Amino acid sequence: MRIATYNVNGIKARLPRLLEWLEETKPDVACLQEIKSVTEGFPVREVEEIGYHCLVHGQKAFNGVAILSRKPARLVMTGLPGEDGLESGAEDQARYIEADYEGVRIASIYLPNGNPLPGPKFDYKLRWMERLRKRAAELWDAEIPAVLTGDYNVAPEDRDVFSASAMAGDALIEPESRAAWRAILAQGWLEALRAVHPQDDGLYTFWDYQAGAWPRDAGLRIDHHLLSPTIADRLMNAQVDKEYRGRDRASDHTPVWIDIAD
DNA sequence: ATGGTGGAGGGTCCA
Repeated sequence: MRIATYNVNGIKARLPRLLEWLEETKPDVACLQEIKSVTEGFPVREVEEIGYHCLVHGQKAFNGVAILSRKPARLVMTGLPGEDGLESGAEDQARYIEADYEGVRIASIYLPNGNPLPGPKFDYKLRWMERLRKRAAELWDAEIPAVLTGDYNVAPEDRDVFSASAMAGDALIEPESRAAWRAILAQGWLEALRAVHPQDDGLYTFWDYQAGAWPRDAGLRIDHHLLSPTIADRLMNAQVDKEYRGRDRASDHTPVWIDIAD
């Protein structure tokens, strides 16, 4: 079974890229982030026409996540538990959706970027990561086979960025962000792409639109799959679908997938 | 010269 993640950066602009990627690589499950659409605006008909079911958690203009699957998946939750203290009437950001598919709990995650730093956006990132850590602990303690995948907006190590000095002071490599990432991993989750490619540097999943980042290969590795133990035991392969970043009207992220034994 | 580009949506924000 192939489980992929793809930050599409706007479903309306990216629909042709999404459809061709699904048809060419045929993932069983595709976790999407940054659909930048309300739930009702997601192109369900076009996606269903090529053989995928849709679970969508959207909001206007920003964020938004989805889980597409070959067979119907069962929605477990939208939104992470927690975040008491939201101002009255404020709504949480659409960054988390969790579903069951073929005996695997799958979450599509769009973790806050957190820039600029310091400030309220970075504070929100750290609070959100703590909520994610708690949700991950619940799944872990219940021994639910799980894949937590998406855009974590954290490059775990300096070798996961094209230049740590160029990125100095950025929320994606900030020590507090990395510590919060490690606090989740410390529960025991396996980071699949790094596990399959332990020695590979220059293994990136995102290249900024600006400053010629793609032609310079000035990328970051920020899209990840975290696997619970019984899924980790079934991990066969993991890879970055790099070529999609180079296509016309590409997202600034490229898809990443894992294959687990059926 | 505090840049550069892209998406969504509406008279700018987010990344």
